[in-house]
Amino acid sequence: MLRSFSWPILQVKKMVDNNSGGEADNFDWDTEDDLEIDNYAISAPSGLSTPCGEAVLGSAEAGSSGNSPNSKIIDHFVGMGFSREMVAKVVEEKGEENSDLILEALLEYSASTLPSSSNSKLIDHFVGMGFSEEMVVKVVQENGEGNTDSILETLLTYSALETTASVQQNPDSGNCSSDYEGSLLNDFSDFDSFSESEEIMSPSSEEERKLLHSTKMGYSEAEASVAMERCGPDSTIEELTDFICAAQIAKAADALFPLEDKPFSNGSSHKKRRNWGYDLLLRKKKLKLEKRFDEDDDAVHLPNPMIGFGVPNEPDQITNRVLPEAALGPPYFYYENVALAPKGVWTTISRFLYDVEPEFVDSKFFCAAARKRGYVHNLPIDNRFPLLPFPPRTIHEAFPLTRKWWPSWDTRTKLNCLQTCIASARLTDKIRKALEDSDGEPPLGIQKFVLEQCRKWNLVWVGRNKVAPLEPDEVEMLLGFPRNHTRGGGISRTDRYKSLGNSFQIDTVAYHFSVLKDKFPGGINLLSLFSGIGGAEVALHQLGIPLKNVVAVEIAEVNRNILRSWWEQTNQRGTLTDIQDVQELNGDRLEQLIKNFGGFDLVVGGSPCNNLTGSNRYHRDGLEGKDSALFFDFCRILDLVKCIMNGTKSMII
DNA sequence: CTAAGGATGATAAAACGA
DNA sequence: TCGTTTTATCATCCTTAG
Repeated sequence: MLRSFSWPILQVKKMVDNNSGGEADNFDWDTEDDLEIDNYAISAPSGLSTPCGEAVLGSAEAGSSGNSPNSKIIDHFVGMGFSREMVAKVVEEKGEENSDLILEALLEYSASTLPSSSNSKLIDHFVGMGFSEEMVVKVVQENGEGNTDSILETLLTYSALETTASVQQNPDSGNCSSDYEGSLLNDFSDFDSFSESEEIMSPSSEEERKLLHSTKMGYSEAEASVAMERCGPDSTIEELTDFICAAQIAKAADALFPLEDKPFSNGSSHKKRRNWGYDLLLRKKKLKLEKRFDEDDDAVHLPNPMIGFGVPNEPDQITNRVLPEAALGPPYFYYENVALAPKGVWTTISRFLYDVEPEFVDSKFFCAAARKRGYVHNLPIDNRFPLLPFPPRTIHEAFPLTRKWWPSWDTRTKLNCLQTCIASARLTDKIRKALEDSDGEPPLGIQKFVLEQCRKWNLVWVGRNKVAPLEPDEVEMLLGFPRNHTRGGGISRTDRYKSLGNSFQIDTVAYHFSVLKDKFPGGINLLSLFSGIGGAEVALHQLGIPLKNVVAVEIAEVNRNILRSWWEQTNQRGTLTDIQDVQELNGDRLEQLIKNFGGFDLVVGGSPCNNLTGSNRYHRDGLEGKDSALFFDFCRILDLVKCIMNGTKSMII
């Protein structure tokens, strides 16, 4: 019964409620949408769709149900700027089921056929940027279609001229900035796009079916949710479609004109110049918007110093805050991820976790290594206390034996973030040779290079001219784990680094958990999602909070083994249940677990960050990324726990 | 297992303009 | 001089190919 009243519906309802109040504070009008169209189009991520994305697409389909599916899909691609004939032909050839195939074929066709077709695509591209079609056609004719940069510059000049002139003077040629204003007004007024009840009534359990639906519409799930993200939760389907089409057209244009900037500039300046073009538009847009909004509500500003609500031995502690009603426990929850995530990610995380403000903390205030992380939790924040004794707080305290080898020009006192990989032997060898070539003080250039590499790879000095990456047990110590926590039992060295690099910093987390000690003298029941090597468990244990029942969900076998062997070595008296797959933790399973020991006191999770971190060069796809989308499983499970626990409580009462 | 491999966003510093 | 814009610097729970 409880399961059918599940999270996607709740979330959609919540968002509609939020915004029907007339407050636009969750909206993102003020940020670089145009730029982001570009970014998202290029990265083309795949992953889970947010529930709201599904819901809106679902409603759109219902709304256009008068059309046959075939004509709908044709309309869709025509809307993207392809000719109707071409689309019809391709749909007939490829079948209407696989829109990816269709899109590919269309792009191929238009690239290989007449220049006029690419011409129209180019025009669409600029129209998509907000210029009027007439102006674009004219400018493209003037400049030739080969040079998109000069087209863009000319367009910007023209539109700037027209902005200063009166709009009435030239009704035919359209006006870039007034187009913008018009579309913005439209955006603000168009809030009645779908009815709330429609969403509430729609079935939510058939998630896979919905994914199929949205992809049938021709959008990837990621595109749909990104569009939702960017356009706001209750924007019209037209806005969403526009957004996605713009992204796809941008992608298509990039595919058609990949080389044109290469002769006179490298890749990065190519990007800069394009951004410059977009920037002008954005500035105009921003100026207008700044009259409406005082601040950019969407931007999550990271505190400096990054001490969250406070850290030991620092002033500026905040000891009380007001949590939103929906966020209050039980259970307490604690969610963690990298602080420097792509734009908008923390806004989304916060929105999905009952609008709780994230607490950003750098673990350099707790140990000798930096670790900038955001934590969303509903724990009390007064009377926190740290784990004692304090771990070493500087590099020299942590590695006293290396002190004699440390050159005077390496002034680091803290290490950088501990990552999952270490420097290659070749690099440390290169550094040694570079230093040996110069006797005495090395030249500044060499110093700079060496320092750069030391910072990048967290190298420490272990001999004359000799730097080395940290050993796994040193990483364990810095992170606050017991020595040899990850050692042995069949785990490779590489895996140790990986598991440790993905873990909590114990002292930081323990400081936040310390408020639980008084509240649960008899011990707590813990649900630990993506538990890794058991950072939450170790932190609670070191605080002296007994662990009664722990349910740990972790995909990697090596990590489960580490947690279990720690559990046995520390003579825990509670029970440890480990679950491999987060999908296994459905309503039934949770209901059963909760019935067994009367509910969870704390739900902890740090979902994978590999699609969020800047270290990832290949798939920094944001929350929609394959792994980081598991965040939505955290939300799903937390919501289920809340529902079930409130349900059982009311039954008991 | 090893090595090679940029991109992004925040922040600080510098240049610019009135 | 101050406020704004441009440029430089820095840090980053990593993936892929071999």
